[in-house]
Amino acid sequence: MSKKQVTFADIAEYTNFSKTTISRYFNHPDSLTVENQEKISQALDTLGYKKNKLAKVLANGKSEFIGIIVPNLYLHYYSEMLTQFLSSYSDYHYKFLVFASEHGAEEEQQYIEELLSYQIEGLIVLSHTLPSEKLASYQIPVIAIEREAKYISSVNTDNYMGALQATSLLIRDKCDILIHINVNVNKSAPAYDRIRAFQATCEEYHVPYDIDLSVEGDSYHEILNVIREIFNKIEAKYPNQKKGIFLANDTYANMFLNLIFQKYGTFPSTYEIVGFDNSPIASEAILPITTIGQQIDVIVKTAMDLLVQQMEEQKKRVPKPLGEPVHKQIAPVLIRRNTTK
Amino acid sequence: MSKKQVTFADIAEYTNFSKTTISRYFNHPDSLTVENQEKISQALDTLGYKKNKLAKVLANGKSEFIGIIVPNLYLHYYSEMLTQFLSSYSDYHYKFLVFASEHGAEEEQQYIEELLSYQIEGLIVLSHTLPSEKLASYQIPVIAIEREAKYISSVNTDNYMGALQATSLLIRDKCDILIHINVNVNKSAPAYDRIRAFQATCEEYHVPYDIDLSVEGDSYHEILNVIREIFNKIEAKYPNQKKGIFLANDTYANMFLNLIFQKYGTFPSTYEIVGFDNSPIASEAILPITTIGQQIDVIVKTAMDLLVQQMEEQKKRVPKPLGEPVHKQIAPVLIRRNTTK
DNA sequence: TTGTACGCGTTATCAC
DNA sequence: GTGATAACGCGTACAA
Repeated sequence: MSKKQVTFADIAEYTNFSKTTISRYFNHPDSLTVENQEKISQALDTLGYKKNKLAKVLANGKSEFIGIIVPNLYLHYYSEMLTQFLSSYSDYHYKFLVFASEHGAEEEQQYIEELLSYQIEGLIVLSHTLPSEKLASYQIPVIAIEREAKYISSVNTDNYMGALQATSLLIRDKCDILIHINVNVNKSAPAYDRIRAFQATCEEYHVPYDIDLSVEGDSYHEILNVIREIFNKIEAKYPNQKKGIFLANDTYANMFLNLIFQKYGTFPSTYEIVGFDNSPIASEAILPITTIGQQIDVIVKTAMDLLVQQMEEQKKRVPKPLGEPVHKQIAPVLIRRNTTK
Repeated sequence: MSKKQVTFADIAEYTNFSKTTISRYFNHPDSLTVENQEKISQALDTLGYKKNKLAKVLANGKSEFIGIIVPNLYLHYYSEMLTQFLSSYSDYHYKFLVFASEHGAEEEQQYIEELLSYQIEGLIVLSHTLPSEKLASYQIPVIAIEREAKYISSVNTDNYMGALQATSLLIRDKCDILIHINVNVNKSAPAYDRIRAFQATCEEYHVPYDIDLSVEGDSYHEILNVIREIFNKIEAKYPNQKKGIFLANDTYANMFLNLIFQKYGTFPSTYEIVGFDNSPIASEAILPITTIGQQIDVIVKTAMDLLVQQMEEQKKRVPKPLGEPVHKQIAPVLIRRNTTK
């Protein structure tokens, strides 16, 4: 900042070309003679030119910015998503402006305005505070991930298929009673399909089942206490039966597994456990946990392809007005480890 | 993008003011009559004005961007750092441009150039591929976190104090033999102090000790295998002594704990374990693990204060030339849980 | 209190 | 193949 930046004007003066030619050197180098390219290249070095992308954006309107709003990065699921998006840079060359928002709708709206003021070309939303109708009103390509998305495009894990795989496995392994443990999922959330699939599959195969949606709490310990209660209830209610437990995520599954292990000092054959997400804890647990793995890399690639396509459309002279939302589902994969079979 | 943006010119025309007055409305509202403020405010609404921060930056040079380079977000330590930085937005109003870089120096340099081209005012570096001398050469405020930082300012956990606390605890608890397990840390890395402190404390109190720096591997399973070997070695070498194990991080500590638990079905009184980081796994383990908690929130606040101060200096008409690097250390806290006492 | 004129660094249009 | 010139949207002397 101390000395002024070196600009095209400086290069132009130094090389006796015009600013236009310098610009062309960067954007249409073929239209210069190789000789002159070399001249300019030299000048750039000796003058120590550093490009200013902001000026470029102001001039041509293409910011190459994508806004992304996550609830937090504390949960591995979100941080893994963000990692994948960030590393998509090498393929797509879009930069990400990231906001973490957990404090309600006003905050999130404010963040979106801020993002828009930086001329973002698209938006990726993993948070769930703003209804999709509101998001759609911003008139900019938006991709929702694993959230309500009636009015905007979305990419989700095929939650139904995931829960179906988990449930089928437990049935194949001849569990006497199947139990699904979850929070009280909102019916509009994609994850609600896990409950639907569990129930439908159990009924289809005429297997006794239980669904416990009583999990809640803001801290690890609060949740652990709830899981403990559920565990005790199950122990009391189904003492001698083989219990197949399908939990909403690997964190819950790990808690449940720990409770079992602490009581028995081992993993008894009267239990099978399946988690969801394939987060690190599933591998790090006292016994590696069988889980349904979300293909986050595929989800991210799909989201980026979709978003890029919509953003390209918006750059045309006569952009179509953001047609019907597109909804994609990504198949999860069953990862069999040591808490089943 | 379809219709052109509403600009100050449009507002000016509509309100019969000049562009300057509109600008002042935003930047020095006091210099307008309340009456005229109201007029402009109305116009903004009816015309649907949306601000363009990029244009503002181009005009006044203050981008309010901070670049941040992390190795990855897969490790909880980094994602927690990023979360804290992102949430510092509400206090400092700097936006973060994030790159994840694990593929060597060229990539990282390229990212820095990109960041520079967006006129970032400061840079935060958590990766360790580029030497601090190189980073210093960019002539922009840089804060290093938990990495080599000879030529740039830095904020680190007081690793020495952390390891001292861990070691002292194990000594107080009357362990017969103390063992530190770690990777072969580079001597220039701040984390090397953990090894130094462990050794110094053991010697000061004349307690027998062992240091095993053989941990390595790129995947969970590779590392686990190394830890297993170490575990077996320790079991054979110190069968009846009380062993105090201090591990480089909670992931290793959890592995070690699992191996113990799998062998004994419980946590025998011949072991004590202390980890480092206070990452989630320390709470989620089969037995909550005693650990040294890094105060990431304090680290981040310290880093931001330092960076902001340096950035403010750079904005002055005659900025000082980025004086001597400042190095801050943040005290960690001992978190006693169930693997000690 | 308000306005004029120009600068920020780059791209786009049209000419030659 | 190259060059004027006018945008892009906003800030800021300087003047009134």
